[in-house]
Amino acid sequence: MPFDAEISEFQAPALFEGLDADAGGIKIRYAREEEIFGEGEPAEYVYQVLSGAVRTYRILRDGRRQIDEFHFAGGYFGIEGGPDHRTTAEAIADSTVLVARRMTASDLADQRGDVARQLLQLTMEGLQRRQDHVVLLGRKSACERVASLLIDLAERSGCQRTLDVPMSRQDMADYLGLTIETVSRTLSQLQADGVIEIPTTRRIVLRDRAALAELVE
Amino acid sequence: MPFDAEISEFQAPALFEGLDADAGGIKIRYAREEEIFGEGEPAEYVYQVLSGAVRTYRILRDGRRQIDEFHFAGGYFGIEGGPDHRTTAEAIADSTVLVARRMTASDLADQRGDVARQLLQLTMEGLQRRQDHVVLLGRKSACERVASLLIDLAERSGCQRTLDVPMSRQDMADYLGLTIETVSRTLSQLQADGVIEIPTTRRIVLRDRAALAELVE
DNA sequence: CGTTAGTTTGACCTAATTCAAATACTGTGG
DNA sequence: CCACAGTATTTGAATTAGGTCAAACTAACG
Repeated sequence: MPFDAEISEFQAPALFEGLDADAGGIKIRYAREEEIFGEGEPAEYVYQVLSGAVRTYRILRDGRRQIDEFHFAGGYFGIEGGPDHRTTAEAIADSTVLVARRMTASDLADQRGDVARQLLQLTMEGLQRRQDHVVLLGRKSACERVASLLIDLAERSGCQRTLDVPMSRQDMADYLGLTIETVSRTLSQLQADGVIEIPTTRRIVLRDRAALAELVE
Repeated sequence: MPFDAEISEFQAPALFEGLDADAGGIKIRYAREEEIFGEGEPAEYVYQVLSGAVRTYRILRDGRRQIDEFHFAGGYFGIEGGPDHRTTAEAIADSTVLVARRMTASDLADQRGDVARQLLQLTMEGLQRRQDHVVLLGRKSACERVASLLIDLAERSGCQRTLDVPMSRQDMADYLGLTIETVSRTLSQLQADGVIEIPTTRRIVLRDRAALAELVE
């Protein structure tokens, strides 16, 4: 596992020198499906996706999985309030990840104010995304959920019309609180309606963004 | 509306003088069902429940409501990352709320580090609660959702065996992503199973906490 | 007390799930 | 480069958890 193999070399002093990816931390490559950290493990490091994609999720006793978030290039993950990771993180595709030792609360107090502010900003954004996720899961139909995900993916990829989705249908289902069959059927229906086009499994073209946006709520 | 009537008197300098409720801000009373702030309004103030209970929620175009969070005595709400409130806040019961002018990012930078750290701590806790909420809505059955809420309410009221629930069945349903009828039926079933007792509508006794905890996932 | 709103219960319905099978990918070795 | 094995996805049929509609019941309040 690359994590164990390389991490000992690392002694970055601050959270990426003020959460700026170029400065602190070391790069680690993870293969598709490889675990980056596990739920319950001590949260000693923080992470930023440099390339590829990462999922964080939780598992219930009987195996039900809920994906908490998808993380793409530029996104941070593994930042925790408490001592331990509350989710498991895995690479969805082959990925490069920047890893830095987490700052303690006292480190943070000593630090320049803008680092703390950036961390707060990041946490606030995470909170907002979970609030949106709660509305999606609590009150939206299957079709609205799928449409919401597609719009979100498009926005996060700089409003591309053609999405290269790195995740499987199972990943989508476990993010959307649906089954794989429902996700598949919904995508097929959206294609039949001319709203999207699915040239290959992992590629989705948004043909009618307005119609999709209408479906979002 | 008490908000408009009294808010002009107020000039607290910092977020409750370091988020400490005794110092900054002014107390405002809200009647049951009264709005405290609305979604989309500028987030000029931050709030702490002193007594009573508050719900924050979002509404979809067609009226579907998703309650984001219940706030009880001691809890903070209305703290936003952006310029506007992303939820509507209403008093569930007659409530007293401490209201303070929000700090700007630059205020925060000038401030002692422990204020910023407390705000970060608060935001992290909020994030964690939404993560739990996402798992509940995405992957738990109606029965598990209701049990989770009861356990959460019990823990937040200092592990009382008897819960005085201030919220209506509709509030519970809109928090749990269910309908009022399903909540009612589920509570009735839990009572029939001897797990809880419902002496009055707004009072629930947890007779078998272990059984309830088993249901949580 | 009577009125109104909130809650519970019943009967029926449907969106999404489950189970099952067909089809389409992906990667690998020959 | 192709054939094959294994996996992922799609589609179909049947089932069900939870929703909807409707009515009875209960509690709160002037």
